[in-house]
Amino acid sequence: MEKQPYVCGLDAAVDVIDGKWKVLIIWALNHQRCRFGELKRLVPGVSEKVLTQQLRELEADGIVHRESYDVVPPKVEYSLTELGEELNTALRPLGAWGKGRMATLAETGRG
Amino acid sequence: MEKQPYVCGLDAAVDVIDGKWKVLIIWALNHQRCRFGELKRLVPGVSEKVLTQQLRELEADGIVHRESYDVVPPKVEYSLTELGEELNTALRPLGAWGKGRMATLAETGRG
DNA sequence: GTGCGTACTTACCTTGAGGTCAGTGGGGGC
DNA sequence: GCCCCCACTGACCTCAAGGTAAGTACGCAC
Repeated sequence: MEKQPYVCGLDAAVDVIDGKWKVLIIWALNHQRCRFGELKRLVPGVSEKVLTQQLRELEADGIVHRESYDVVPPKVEYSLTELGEELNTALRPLGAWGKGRMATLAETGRG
Repeated sequence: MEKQPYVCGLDAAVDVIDGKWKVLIIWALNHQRCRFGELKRLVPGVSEKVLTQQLRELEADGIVHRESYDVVPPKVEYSLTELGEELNTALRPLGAWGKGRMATLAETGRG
C-alpha cells in the first residue's frame, strides 16, 4: 500500500500479497471462513502478532472480511471478500505452476 | 530454495518470485532478452549488487538463462527459459487482477 | 596514461518485517 | 479462587534482505 506508482499490474498484485504468510492466509480462507484460532492452526508457524497484522492489512486492502461477534469469549470470523475470491482465482495458475515445480524438484532435486 | 516442505504449490511459486525485484525482472525479460545494463535501466531503482544476486537466484531456479560472451568489454545476455515463460504465463492473471485493482484504486482512492 | 564503460564482486551498513514474550478481560472448569 | 482460553495489543529484539560504495580487468577514445 505504500507504492502507488506501480510499474505494472503485477507490481500492484505483489504489493497486496507481500508478506510472509499472506498467500497462505488467503489460501486457507479460500476453503472456509475461519476464526482467528483456526487460522493460526491452518498457517503453522505464524505468531499471533503477525497473523493479526497481516489480517488487518488484507482487510484494509479489501481482501478479507472480518466479522466480530460481541460475545464472551471473543469470537471473530474471517472470510474472503469477492475481491479476495478473485485474487484467489488469479493466484490459481501460479499455484498450478508451483505444483509442477514441486514435482520437478521432487524428481530431479531429491528423487 | 530453502523451504522444501511447501504447504502448497502457491507456496513454492512465491518462493521463486520472492525478492524485491524478481517479478519486475521476469516481466522485463518477457519482452526481450537483455544485457545486464539494459536490465538495470528497465528495472529502475535496483542496485547492481541486488540485480546480479536476484538474477543468479532466478538462474539457479531455472527461470532465466545467462549467456556470457567472452569478449572485451564484457557482454552478457539474459533471457527467460521455457520454465520462465511458463511462470510468466502463470503470472498473467495475477497481473490482470492487479491492473483491475490499480483502476479501482485510481477511482475510489484518489479519483 | 587517464578515464570511461562493461559486468560484476566484496565489505560494510541500514532498515523494517517478523519473532518473542508478557499483558488484557471475563466466563467456565476444577 | 485460580488458571485457561478467546482474540488480540504493545514493547522489545533479531536477522537477513537490500542499499552504498569501492574495487577488478581489459579495450578504446582522447
